[in-house]
Amino acid sequence: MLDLKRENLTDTQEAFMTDEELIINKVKDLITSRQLEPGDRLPSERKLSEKFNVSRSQVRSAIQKLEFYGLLKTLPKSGTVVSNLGVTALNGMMRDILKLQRPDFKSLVETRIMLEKNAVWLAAQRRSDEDLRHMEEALKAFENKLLTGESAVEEDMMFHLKLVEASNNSVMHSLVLIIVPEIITYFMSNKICSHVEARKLIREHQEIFDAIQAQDAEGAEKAIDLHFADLKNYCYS
Amino acid sequence: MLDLKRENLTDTQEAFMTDEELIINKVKDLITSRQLEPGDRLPSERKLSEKFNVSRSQVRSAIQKLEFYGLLKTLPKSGTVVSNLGVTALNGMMRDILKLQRPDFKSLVETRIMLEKNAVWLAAQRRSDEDLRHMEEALKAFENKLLTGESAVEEDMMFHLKLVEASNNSVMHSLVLIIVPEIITYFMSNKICSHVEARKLIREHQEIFDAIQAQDAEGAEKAIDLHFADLKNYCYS
DNA sequence: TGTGTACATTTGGTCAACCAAATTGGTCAA
DNA sequence: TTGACCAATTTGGTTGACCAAATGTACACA
Repeated sequence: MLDLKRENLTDTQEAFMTDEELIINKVKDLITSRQLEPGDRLPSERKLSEKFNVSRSQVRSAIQKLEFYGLLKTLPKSGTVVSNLGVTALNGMMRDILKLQRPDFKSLVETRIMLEKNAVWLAAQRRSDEDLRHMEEALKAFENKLLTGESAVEEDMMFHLKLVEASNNSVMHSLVLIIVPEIITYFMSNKICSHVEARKLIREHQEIFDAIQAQDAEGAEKAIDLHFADLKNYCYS
Repeated sequence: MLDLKRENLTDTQEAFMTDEELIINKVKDLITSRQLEPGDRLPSERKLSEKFNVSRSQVRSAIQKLEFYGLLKTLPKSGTVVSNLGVTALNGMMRDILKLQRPDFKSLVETRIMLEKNAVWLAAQRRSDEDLRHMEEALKAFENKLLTGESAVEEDMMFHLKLVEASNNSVMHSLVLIIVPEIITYFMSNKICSHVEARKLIREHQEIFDAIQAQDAEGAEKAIDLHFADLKNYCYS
């Protein structure tokens, strides 16, 4: 037990770590050192408990904590996998905080509009050529999917995400990444299907894109305001 | 079991919650409704499991999650107590997250300013008399602490939180609650001490408050812009 | 009456055994 | 060769019992 504990002591701190903290760090290292890539399955709890020479409960507890941070995702009766680390870690945390307070839909929408309005304004000033390319791709994907009559929720979100990415503000990006899915799931669960004309949506997206391309901040803000008019309307009615 | 589950169903969402989420919300409600104040001891895990008619492990898991969020603090072999919730606890949590991904400071500040600007604008329109009272209290506390020469970081944050609360937007409130401590710890860890004249800060806070009281949205926005001028300046220099 | 000590109870932590679902691998019929 | 099906195995989840520390209680002693 002690042998394993000290097998790769890198600093003095580790000497004072509890068993659980030690396991957490071990697994975290496995991930950050790319020995385990996102999507990979972790060894089973039993294997890990044997390998680290600790009880299964301790492994269990450690995994729960890591799952909390968004590094792992455990699938019941199947295994625990490494999830897309990075932003996800922050996301999982914030999402849970939001869930903890069960936000009202109106606040959610209000915040989203505010976020994207500002993001778009910044994007008009900061967008790189690469950003433009990404946005255009998302735009095309959205258009194609929509014109076939299919639902294009994912593609819609992707376009908005690219907008925010162009703002070059990582925090806003994270926040939109959290909030938009919340709104979508709300729409889903409440069976709200917007019967908006597809071409109208495409035109609105295009106008936002054009304004950003032209680095017209005011125009972009106005365009996205228009795009959100229906949502706003639904929300305040 | 079912009886207890539905004992105070307030909306349809709760019907789809898992046992664990249900317990989390129950306990959370106990705290937010002030039936349990910071420092109070929670009933023992066994009592809770009996009361909610679920297994002790489930209670245990729920408590662990809440402890993670900083709402509870469990003392081994002694009991779990309600901790002085929120702010400081969130700090610890975010500190851990930061080890995994550090959002850049500039984005953080930019987002904060955007959030509060909007929140203040809304607050000017929506603030209740109670909101005004809370803000005034926070204002006074900040003033008193500052004029004695002490650091008033907590009080400063409290005032800003009350501002955002007055916007009546729960999501913005959550976001500010996450972002502001992050900025504070950055300042702390980088030993950035603003030598701004205390009276200037107090005056700025007062001006924000006055504008909100007068329901002057534009004025409030302008006032908070002024208040953030130094921060913005530091950030873009 | 106040105080210290010993005992009983209550506490959260740990563990091994068990459960049902998911996966896996092989088998057999088409 | 392919596909469907079944059983054995592996998976995470759950449970109840036990542990040691902390707390509460009662009684003896000063």
